[in-house]
Amino acid sequence: MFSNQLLKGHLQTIVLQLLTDRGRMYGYEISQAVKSMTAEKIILTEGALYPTLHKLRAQGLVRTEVLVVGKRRRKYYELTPAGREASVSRVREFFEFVQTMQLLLGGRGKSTDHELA
Amino acid sequence: MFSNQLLKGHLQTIVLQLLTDRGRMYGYEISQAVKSMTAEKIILTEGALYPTLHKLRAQGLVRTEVLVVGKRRRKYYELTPAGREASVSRVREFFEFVQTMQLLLGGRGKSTDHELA
DNA sequence: AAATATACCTAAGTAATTTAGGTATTCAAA
DNA sequence: TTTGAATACCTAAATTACTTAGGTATATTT
Repeated sequence: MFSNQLLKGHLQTIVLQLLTDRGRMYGYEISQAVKSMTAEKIILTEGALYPTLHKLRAQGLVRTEVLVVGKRRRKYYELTPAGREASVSRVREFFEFVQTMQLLLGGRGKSTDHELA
Repeated sequence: MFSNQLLKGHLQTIVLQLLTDRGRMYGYEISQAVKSMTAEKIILTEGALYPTLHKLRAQGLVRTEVLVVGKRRRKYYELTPAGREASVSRVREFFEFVQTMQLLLGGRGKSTDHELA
């Protein structure tokens, strides 16, 4: 549904926050979690998700561990200390961005209330 | 500040809403309005703004009129009926997107309250 | 047995930017 | 008075983050 242009630039933020919440996840698990948490309104395509995970790793924000369950190979991702910091700042930045957008779009309402109350 | 990746896909939405509010504006005026309304947190670069305006026109969402003030040429943009509809749906879509993101990012708070209360 | 789900991956194409130019007029400052 | 900044428009190449469209392989369901 929103898997189009709206998501641009927010994919890393989503992954970082999910890993903050759940500790350790593998790629497929992340895609399923996002799908179910958003009632399928956000779908992370594999072509977007895997390159994003690889990039987070290249940036030193996550580290990986491959586990073999049965004969299936799962690549688990976990935040590094730098990743934990990045997660906080990315999420904060998202909400700041939304608040700023509300100045333009006339967001009547109490704002997103992030880090404010 | 946010002029980077966060803005992706939201530029048309911003322009449409501004024209909804103010009726008729020219390009430079739009860029200045966005800058001052957001305390310079959102800067629309000219390389992004002008192609966006041309695209909105190609899509039939705005129409243009060139006025000459002194010897300066200003190209005014105004919403078409289709543009007025698009403006409403784009803004609504933005806030729906934000609400969906809050499901993932743990947006504590009362949501953006858009079209809800 | 075949289809679906799980689980990973890459590469070509696309779209919306940024960056970096270009032209021309008006106004303020040195 | 001329230089710089602001006003006002524009385009093109490069960048970036996606989508689309493949590929491999195992496990489960029909």
